[in-house]
Amino acid sequence: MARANKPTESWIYDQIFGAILEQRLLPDTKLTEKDLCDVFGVSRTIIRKVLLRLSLDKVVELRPNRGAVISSPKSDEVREIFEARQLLEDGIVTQAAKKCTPAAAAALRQIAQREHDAIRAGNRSSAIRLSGDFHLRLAEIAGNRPLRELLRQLVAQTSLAIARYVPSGHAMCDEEDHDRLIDAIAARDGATSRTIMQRHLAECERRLMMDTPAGSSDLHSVFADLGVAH
Amino acid sequence: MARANKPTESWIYDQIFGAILEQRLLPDTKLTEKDLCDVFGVSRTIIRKVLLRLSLDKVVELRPNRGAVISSPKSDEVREIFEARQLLEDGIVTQAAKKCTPAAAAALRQIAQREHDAIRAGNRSSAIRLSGDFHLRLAEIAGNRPLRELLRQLVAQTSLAIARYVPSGHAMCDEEDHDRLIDAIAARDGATSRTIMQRHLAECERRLMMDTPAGSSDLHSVFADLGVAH
DNA sequence: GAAGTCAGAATTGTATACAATTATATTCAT
DNA sequence: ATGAATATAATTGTATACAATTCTGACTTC
Repeated sequence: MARANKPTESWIYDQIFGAILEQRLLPDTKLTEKDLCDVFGVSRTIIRKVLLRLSLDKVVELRPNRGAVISSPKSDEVREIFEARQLLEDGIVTQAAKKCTPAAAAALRQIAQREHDAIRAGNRSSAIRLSGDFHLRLAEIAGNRPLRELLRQLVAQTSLAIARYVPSGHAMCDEEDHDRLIDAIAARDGATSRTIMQRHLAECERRLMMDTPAGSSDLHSVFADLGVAH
Repeated sequence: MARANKPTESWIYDQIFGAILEQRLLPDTKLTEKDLCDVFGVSRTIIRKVLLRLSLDKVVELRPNRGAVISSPKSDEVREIFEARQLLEDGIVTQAAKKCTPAAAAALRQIAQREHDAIRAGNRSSAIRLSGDFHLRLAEIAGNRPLRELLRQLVAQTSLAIARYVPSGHAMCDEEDHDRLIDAIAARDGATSRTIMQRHLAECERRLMMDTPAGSSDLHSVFADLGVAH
């Protein structure tokens, strides 16, 4: 489908952010401004704004004079991401259990169903995106915009962490967790919801770190304890 | 002090962000690109990057084709800001109580002391900035960067909310709260720390909303219930 | 053959020109 | 005078030109 009229800045942003969520763009991929200009048919002015926004989301790293690459979260960053998610989503799920309407629950079930379908179909990109959508939908139900915005960034960074550390065959999350969570939230059972979410995230982080190779491809972290002044 | 060499983008960002924290830039102030270029002696390219960053922090509102203004948080946004801070700072203070070293406690006490001095001297700008610095320092001790970054934005938005709603004579926070918090954290008493923080923020929000005039200067909220299609 | 050097190509950083839009002032009719 | 219509100025949005920096690869030296 050819796009005759120019794409907007936010549309381009969504395309790239979406490609990161779906792991079609992998960590350390170089994002050359010229290439992006050609792909999207806009000038560097627009592309640079998009790259700046993505870098503030911490999904792109902007290296001065050396261009943009897709972020590759270090293991200590992954720890912080999950620590932050534990806190955030504990609060979110508590609020969601309070405010969940039948319509909201139905929307959650639909996302979970589509996630199951994607896994059955072996569609890893869709599955990982829908998993993120599920968590984000909870934040929507909870109704706090600053928390939802941070979670949006953390979900994308989680996707990058999985792409970096987890072999592509391995399952990331227990498929049933989301279903159990919906049941608890729809029942307005805040305590159970929190427990499920807490275990869900802990298990996700455990699998991530389990698959993390002892050796790292990042020389900075390998030689971090040399104590050499820069 | 004349600046012969050009200021960097991040320095300009810090100047404007700092001015917002210190309430030297007030809500609804128009930020004309040309004026900022003249003030800082750089081209619009740089200023526009700074304005984009500030808008993503939600301290500046970028209105398409109509320029940038300092944000003026609506009352429902203020509610969300404090709800988010309650959750965030509960987690932060819990971690800080675990990780607080004597050096970290001393740094906290120094900030609190300078805050007391500023209040004694009637220096409102310094006082409000130091109050924010105190909360941010706690996040530093807690050691989680995503949470610290969100708190940094929320503290700045809180400053804007106070500027908008609280008459300049009124005290915002109980001066002693920070001291009591330091005592509890230095004693590694997480439970007490959380209680103090929870009450501290609740009291701050209460005073904010108490002073909020019934009538608003924002026509959109005044006429929100007209049901006119846009 | 490995490491160092340097020219040329490619890429990024900044300023500026021009287009599009909005804001302000002026004119004119009532 | 008031209000509409219009011209003019000011401001913002985008593309592009040029400068600064980094990357690449041929060439040299040991």
